[in-house]
Amino acid sequence: MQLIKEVKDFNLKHIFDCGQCFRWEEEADGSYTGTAFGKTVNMRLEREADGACCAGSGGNHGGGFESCSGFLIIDGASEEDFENIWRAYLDLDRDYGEIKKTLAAGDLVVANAIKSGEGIRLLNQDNWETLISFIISQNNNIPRIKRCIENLSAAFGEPLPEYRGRKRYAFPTFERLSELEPEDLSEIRLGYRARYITETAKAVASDGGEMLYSLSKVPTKEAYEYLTSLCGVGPKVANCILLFSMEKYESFPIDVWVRRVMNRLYNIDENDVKSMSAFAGEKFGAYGGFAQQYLFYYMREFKEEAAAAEKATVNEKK
DNA sequence: GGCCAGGGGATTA
DNA sequence: TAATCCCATGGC
Repeated sequence: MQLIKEVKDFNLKHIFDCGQCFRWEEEADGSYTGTAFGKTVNMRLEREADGACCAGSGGNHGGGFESCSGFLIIDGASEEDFENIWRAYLDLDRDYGEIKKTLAAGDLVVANAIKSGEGIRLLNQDNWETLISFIISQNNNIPRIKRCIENLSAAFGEPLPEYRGRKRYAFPTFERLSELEPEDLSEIRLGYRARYITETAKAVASDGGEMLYSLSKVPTKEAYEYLTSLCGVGPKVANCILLFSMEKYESFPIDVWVRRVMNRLYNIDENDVKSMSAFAGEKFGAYGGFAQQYLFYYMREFKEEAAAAEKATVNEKK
C-alpha cells in the first residue's frame, strides 16, 4: 500500500475514462482496479481533511463534487513499484495546472472543455501493449475493445496473482503473439484485426522489440514512420501510440469523436482530417495531445448527457 | 484520391 | 428483422 500526498490536477475517472487505456475497471466504491506492466493494483483518491479542491471545479453536470486533488492510495504496490512503475505511469511529475493554464489562455473552446475533465493525465503506458490495444481499437467500441484485450491476456498472457477474488493476467508479450497465426486468435473474436496483430507481432519480434522500444528517444516523425509501416497501423492509431506511450505530446489523434467536436466547436468540415490536423498544430502546438484529451472527454460526456436527456423525454411521453 | 470490404456485437429503426 | 454505428486500415 502506497500513500501519495497532495496529488493535484488528478481524477481517476477522468484518467481511466478518457479513452487512453482499456484495462482499468471502476469498483463500487469509486476506486479503480487494473493491470499494467505485469502488476495489478487498486487506486483511490481521498479528499484532504481541509476539503481542498482544484479551483474552478463544478463544470461537471448535476453540480456534483468531483475531487481533483487529495491523497492517492495505491493498494498492492510496494514503494519500489511506485517509484519504478506508477510514478511515471501516472505522469505525477508533470505540472498539469500549467498545461491547462496555457491551453485555456490560448483558446476559449478548450478552456471550456477542460472544465469537464480537469483531472485528466496522460498515462505513460507500455509501448507494445499500447500498439496492440490501439490496433484492436480501430473501428470498434470501447466495451468490446476491453473484452478483446482481457480475452487476449487470459489466453496468451502470463498468469498473475489473484487480486480481489479475480484471476489476473499480464498483457501477452510480442514473443508469444509472434508465434501465432490469425486462426489461433479466432476465439478472441478480433475479426479482421487478428491478422494485423499476428503480422505486427512478427515484425516487432524480428529485432527483439528493439525498434519499438527505441521510439520515445527518436524524433516524432521517425517514430510515426516506423509505426505506420506496421500492419494495421494508420495515422490515427500511430498518433494514439505516440501520445499514450511515447511522450510525443504534440500528437493529435483524430477519431470520430474528435471529428465531431472539431466540427461543432470550430466549424471545420467533419471529413477534413487534414485541416483539423493543421489547425491543432497551429493552435495547440506542443500541447496538442493534452488538448485532444480534454476535447475528447468533453465530447463523450456531452454525448452521454444528450442521450440521458433524450431518454428522459421519451419516458415523459409515456 | 475515393470507395468499399473486413468481423462482430450492441443499439436503434 | 434489418439497418446503423463503432477511438480505421488496407487494397483496389
